[in-house]
Amino acid sequence: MRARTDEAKDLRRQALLDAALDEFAERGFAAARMEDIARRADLSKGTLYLYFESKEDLFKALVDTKAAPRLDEIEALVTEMPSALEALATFAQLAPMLIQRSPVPRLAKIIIGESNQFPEIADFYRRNFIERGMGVIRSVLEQGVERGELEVEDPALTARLIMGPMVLSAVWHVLYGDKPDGRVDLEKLFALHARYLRRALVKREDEPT
Amino acid sequence: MRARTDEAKDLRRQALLDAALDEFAERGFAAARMEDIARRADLSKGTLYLYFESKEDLFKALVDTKAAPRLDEIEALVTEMPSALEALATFAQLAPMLIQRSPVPRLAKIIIGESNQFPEIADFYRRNFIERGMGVIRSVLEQGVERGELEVEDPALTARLIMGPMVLSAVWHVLYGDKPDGRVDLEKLFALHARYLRRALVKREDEPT
Amino acid sequence: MRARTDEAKDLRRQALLDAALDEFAERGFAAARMEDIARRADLSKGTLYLYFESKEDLFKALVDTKAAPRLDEIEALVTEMPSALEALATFAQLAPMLIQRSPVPRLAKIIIGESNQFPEIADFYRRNFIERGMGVIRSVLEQGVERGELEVEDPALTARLIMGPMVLSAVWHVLYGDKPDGRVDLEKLFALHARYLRRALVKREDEPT
Amino acid sequence: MRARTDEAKDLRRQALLDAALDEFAERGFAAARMEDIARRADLSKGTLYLYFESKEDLFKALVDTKAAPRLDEIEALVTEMPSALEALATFAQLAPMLIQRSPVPRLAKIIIGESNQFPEIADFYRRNFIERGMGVIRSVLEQGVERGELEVEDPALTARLIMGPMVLSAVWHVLYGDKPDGRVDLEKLFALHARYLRRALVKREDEPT
DNA sequence: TATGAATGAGTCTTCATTCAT
DNA sequence: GATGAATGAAGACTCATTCAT
Repeated sequence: MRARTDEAKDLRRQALLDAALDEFAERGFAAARMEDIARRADLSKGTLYLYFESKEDLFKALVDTKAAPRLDEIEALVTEMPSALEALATFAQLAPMLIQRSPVPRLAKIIIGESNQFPEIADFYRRNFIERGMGVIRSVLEQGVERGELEVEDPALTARLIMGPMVLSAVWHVLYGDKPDGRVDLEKLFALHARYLRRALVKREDEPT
Repeated sequence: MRARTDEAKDLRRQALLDAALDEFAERGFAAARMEDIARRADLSKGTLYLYFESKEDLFKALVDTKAAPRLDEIEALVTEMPSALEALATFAQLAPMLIQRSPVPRLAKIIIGESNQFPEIADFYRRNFIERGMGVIRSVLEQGVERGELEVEDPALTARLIMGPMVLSAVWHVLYGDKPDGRVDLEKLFALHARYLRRALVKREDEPT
Repeated sequence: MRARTDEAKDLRRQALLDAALDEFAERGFAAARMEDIARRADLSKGTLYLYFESKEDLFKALVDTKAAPRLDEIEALVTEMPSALEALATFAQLAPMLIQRSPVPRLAKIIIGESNQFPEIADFYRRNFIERGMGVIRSVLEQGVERGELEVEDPALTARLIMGPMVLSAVWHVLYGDKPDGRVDLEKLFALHARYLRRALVKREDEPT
Repeated sequence: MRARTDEAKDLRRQALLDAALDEFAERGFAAARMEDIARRADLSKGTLYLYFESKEDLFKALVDTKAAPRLDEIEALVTEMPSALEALATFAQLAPMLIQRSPVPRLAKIIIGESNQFPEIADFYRRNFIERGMGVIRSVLEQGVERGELEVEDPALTARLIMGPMVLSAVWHVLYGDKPDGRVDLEKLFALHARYLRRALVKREDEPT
């Protein structure tokens, strides 16, 4: 069947990108085979080359397409929160979904593996995803401090610490998510995280830093 | 010069393993070239095959050799601590060194990239390194609770949260450690982490969980 | 030109098998180069691997395809003969063709050379070709004895003796067939053989065994 | 241990040639490994190169040494026979030993396999062994004819026919000699052969050719 | 002399990419 | 537009040969 309309083409393109995400995540960039990607999208090798010039081109298109997902939405959602504590709680609620349902962890895995082959992609990902995420957290913290809600020594480093369990969980999920003894209750984990953050960051009278 | 004694051979073997660590970390298992590994150790391709039967054999030897480094020492050190807080502080002191000076982060990067090609290695690493690390933290926490020092809801999940910044920092270090704007002051980061942990976990009278 | 239909593919496959027969016969299995085989069939190395998974696979396909040639026809032809003498004469007529025109001698040469690498192939060849041939001769002899035509002490051993000149001639042909001083008049040779067989095997009244 | 005397050197040389015969016969020239040959002679690879310049040199030395065995003795023995029939009977007696105990069949196997790589060796073998053998038989036949003992149409072709079962048996022996169902009673076979030859070749009054 | 560590040319095999159909 | 047959560059691995010890 042929894709004549633009929508049909976009559909094929998307199917190929999805297939590429799967194959690259499973095998890594070097070991993934173009034929397998095409087959996974129910297309032929030749057709793949109608949509992407080369393996590298496909890889970069993949990162471009998937790397900046609903981050905007999350950003908006969190920024609108009336209090920093609520914002952190929202984070805790969103994290499991982001890890279990979005392509982000698999993409991160690929990028980690190929960071030396494609340093500009690793940089792009850092700036547009991780540092942006840390920036959001940091501004939440800074707002909390301004409002006298929180007590935070170094908002940038603190944001980094807060991201830690997310990265660990993302890596864990792509590596062991499908093993029977690798499952972790992420809802519980991030709820606990939120409670600890409250205990650690909320301003108190009785105890000096 | 030729390696005739067993010590000289061990030296060559080590040199090859070091070279392999570098190449695998830089390019990933599939993209690394045996000849490059040999050259990096100032040996020829053929010599490499005198020491390792195949690329896969070399990879597995690499994991076997480098995967369980001074973890024993750390374990002993931490277990001997008189109080849980001191143990966590010791962790905070050791973490930067482990991340910046040991081969663990680079090894972790390789294993993340190849987890689907070598699931048994990913499992080995999980059990012998990550879960072991989390286990140590957990027993520290449990001792702290027993002594009435700490207040911990779920020691296993808490240990996982505590590992988070370590994993993030390790990944960050291998990906961006050599970039000018990628440097992070790990001493400061983990000192801060230790302080937050104290605030979050130390038992208080005045505030219910 | 590209082989798109099944027939065209079969043609390529045949061409590759023919080329393989030539190269293996000339150099032996180990010394034959896959690229040379492909080139001899006017194809590239890569294309050869579209048709055969490996060198060994190609070798086995070669034996499967060429090893049991018109043996069925010969068997039928000989079995239908009204008398044993005629059957032996027919043999004598067919032998030169089998040696000079069929792939059997070259195939035998390859199999002799590789009998230790591929003992199952040597066994296959023995059972499906040599012992089958000897079996036909033997049954001819036994029929001749039953009919009172021949006097044969040990039909199995006698069949083996009768095969002797065929094997010698086959080996000779592949080794020296193209040398000026290596040519042998096979028609004459096997006609003479048939006459000797008549003298040796035909029942006589005047002379006891 | 070092071979200082000439005899000791000759011993090493012989051991290497024996080992080479075994390895070349088992694997063929291309697939045989110099290291395996050395090891089979309980020597090191380096030592092998003290005795033979190269693999090819070793191969040629092997043929030179083993190709012309006790053929002289056989030749003398047979030539001295008072009658052609006795000479043929002697042949029948010697054949099994030549096939089962001498290196000739294994050597023949190697030479068959490598005839295209080393055509000069195949030629050498033909002239110095096969044609010489056939020549002896032929002169026996011619003497028999002169003496009125035998009736032979074409002594050269007849000699070739007589050699047939020897070649078949030699090939059979190296290919299947060690298989349980590959054993043949060579004494019986060649005794039978001798009887058939007598019936076929002895001059008779009663029957015209 | 004897050894076996070291080398690198040579071969099998894979797979990104091209292109005839 | 779509296909998959064809290609050949590239990389793992082997092994004859060399040479330091």
